[in-house]
Formats: sequence, structure tokens, C-alpha cells
Amino acid sequence: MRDPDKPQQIIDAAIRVFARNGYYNSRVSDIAREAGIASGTIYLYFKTKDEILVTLFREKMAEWVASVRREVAAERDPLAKVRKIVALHFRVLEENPELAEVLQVELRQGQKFFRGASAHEVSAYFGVINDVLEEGAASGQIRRDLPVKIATKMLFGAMDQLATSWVLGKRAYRLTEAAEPVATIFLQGVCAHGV
Amino acid sequence: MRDPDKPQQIIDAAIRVFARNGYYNSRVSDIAREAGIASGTIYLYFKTKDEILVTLFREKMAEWVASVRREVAAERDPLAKVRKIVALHFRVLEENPELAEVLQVELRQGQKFFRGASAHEVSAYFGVINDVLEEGAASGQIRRDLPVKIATKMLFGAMDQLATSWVLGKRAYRLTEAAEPVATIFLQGVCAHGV
DNA sequence: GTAGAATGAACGGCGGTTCAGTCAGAATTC
DNA sequence: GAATTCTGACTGAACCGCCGTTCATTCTAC
Repeated sequence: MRDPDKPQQIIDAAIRVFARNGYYNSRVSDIAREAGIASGTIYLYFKTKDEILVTLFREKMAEWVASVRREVAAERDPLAKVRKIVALHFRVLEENPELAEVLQVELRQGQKFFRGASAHEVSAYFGVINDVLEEGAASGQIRRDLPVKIATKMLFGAMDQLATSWVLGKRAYRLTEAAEPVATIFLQGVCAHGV
Repeated sequence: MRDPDKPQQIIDAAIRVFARNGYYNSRVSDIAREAGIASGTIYLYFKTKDEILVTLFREKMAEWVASVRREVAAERDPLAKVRKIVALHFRVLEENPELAEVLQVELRQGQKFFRGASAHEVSAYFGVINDVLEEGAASGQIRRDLPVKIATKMLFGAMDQLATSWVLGKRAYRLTEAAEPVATIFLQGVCAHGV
């Protein structure tokens, strides 16, 4: 009887509402209205408002990491893997502008989310990048003395900043067009020989 | 009569309180207690709680940008300028852990701050980086066909992510130790010839 | 007829903001 | 230079609007 994809509907509605108004400026009743249900119904599926945001983030990040893992596995060359990661990172955000808004702008706040709840999913993504770079260092294409942990954070940070600028700039251009230059600059930075 | 550096005391207290509890979990009365004054007094100097955060950010960013401009101007070589920027970025945060907490974690939230209020100060910082890179491209040390805007965001993003990881990781290591590798990887990425 | 899903009005407490009152020190008077 | 008045910075208890959450009631499917 209990609709099994009602939680999903609530999460999808929440993404749209949070993207429009921000988390703290969104009422639970706004999410309910957006989802076409009563506000009380939300509490049949989520214990608190916070839980909606945390669940949303976990779910989306898990999907994301899974698809990155899949695409990376399909590629042989470590350098091509890096290019894949960048391309996919930007593609996911470009294809989901509302999710992008929430991830880049709303989800950065405070203790609650970046620490604790979401730490696991984020570090899984870091792990993927880290592994690819180590693979490249092992094959000699990437400098063997590269500080991989630092380079991982740099690449993530670079992509993240491009994405944030794109969102804050009202998505006035195509994010995916930045993928190639970003990958090239980064690879040139970490590779043993020219790219 | 009216104490001219009371606003400053309030801001400094706010930094400590926000760093401990986060913006939304801090009461105005907490800031007042930290500053050793009554909560009502805050409203003699600031119209709203938001205004405290915005002012705090503006002021600190303006100081930061000014000091980066100064240090960069003292340097001749564009590549040395880049290294200076990275070193200073990390040094400022390392020397002001509470400010770092607020800037990296609390100030990322929502519409209110990154858009609007603070946009001007942030873009001034981007401008400094941008100018240095263009200078390097003009001198030929940096690839002349480098997409400077993108590279600017990449460098900022890379530094920012290193800083965020450092803050979230409870500042368990010395951030400034990352300055040299970060600068080197970036420079290698953007330079015309090896570094 | 009944279980249990859904509703939405009402509750409660939280916290930003206000403002009537206090008081230290400056100005004025004698 | 003491006494008195005045000023306005400061206080903090109280106010009040907001919104997350609850739960008595209604609806629906079987």
C-alpha cells in the first residue's frame, strides 16, 4: 500500500525546491506542495528535514561514483581515464542543472553535511581519482614522484571550482567545453613527459 | 562615546563562534557573550545577523586581496608570483585557523553569500591570479594559447580544495607544506617549457 | 469492515529582534 | 569644584513570527 517510490518523489521534489530557494529557505511544506502531497506525509518517509538532504546527497553521490567507476573501468590508458573523469564530472552536472545547484551551492554548508554524513561518499570519489593517478604513476606515464594525494585534491578542486563558477554564473555557457582544457592542463602538470 | 572598534570586536567574536558552531547554529546571544556585551548591543552596530557574516567576509577578503596584491607586486618573475600566491594563500589560512574554518566551511552556503554580497571581493582575487597568468603568457614563460580564465579557476579551485580538506581533516598537518607541490604541478601544467 | 496511508490544522519552542529602563560620564549651573 | 542635569551607549527580558513536527481525523483499497 505504501508507495515504494514515494521517497524518490520526495527527494526529486526537494532537489527542485532546494535549487530554487536554498535549504534553509525552503519549508517542508514547500517540498510537500512540489511533490503534490501533504506535509505530514513526508514524515512517514523521513524522520526530519535534515534527513531529506542527507539522503539526497548520499543517493546522488553513490550513483555518481558508481557511474564514474564503470566508465573508468571501460578505459585502458590511465591518461584517458583522467580525461573520462573530467568529461563525466562536467557532463553529469550539465545534464542535471538543479542537482548541480544543490550540490555546488547548497550542500557546502557546515558541519552537518561535509563532515559526517557525506564524508564516505565524497572520499569514495577521491579514491577513484587517487587510484587512476597511482596507476598512471606505476605505468610511468605520470611522474613517479608525484604526490598523488595532493594531485587528487587539486584535480577535484579544479573541477569543482569550474562547476561552481558555472552554476553561480547562471550556467551561461557549456560546462563540458571546459573539460578538454582542464584535463590537458592537469595532465601536463602531472605527466612525466609532454602530453 | 561609542566605541569605534566595537564592530571589530563583534566580528572577531563572531569568527570564533561561527568557527565553533557554524552560522545557523550560532545564536546572536552567543556572539554577544563571546564579545562580552549584551545581545542588544550588537544591533547598535549591525542591522541583522546576516550583516555580521557579510561584513566579516568582505573585510577579511579585502585584507587578503590587498596583501596578495602587495606581495605579488614585490616579485618580478611571473612564475615566482604564482608560487607567492599559493604560499600566501596557505599561510593566511594556517595562521588563522578560526577564520579558515569560517571561510572554508561556513561561508559556502547558499544564495546569500557567494552570490551577491561577496561576489566583488572574490572576483578581485580571481583578477589577481588572472593578471599574473596573462603576464606570464605575454612573457612567453606560460603557454601563449593557455585558456587563462580556466587556468585561473583551476588554480583557485586546487588551492581551495587543499584548504578545505585540511580544515575538514582537523588541520592534522601543515598546510604550507603543500604549497610547493601545488605550485609546481600547476606551473608544469601551464608552462610552455618544463619547470 | 478494517488496516494503514494520507491529510493539514494546530502546537511549541526557538531565536532574531525590539525597546523600556539603567547608568556612566559629559555638560552645565551655581 | 561640587551639585545637577542631560546624553546616549548599553542592557537583557520579553515579544512574536516562523516553521518543523505531531496527531486526531479522513480517506482508500481490499
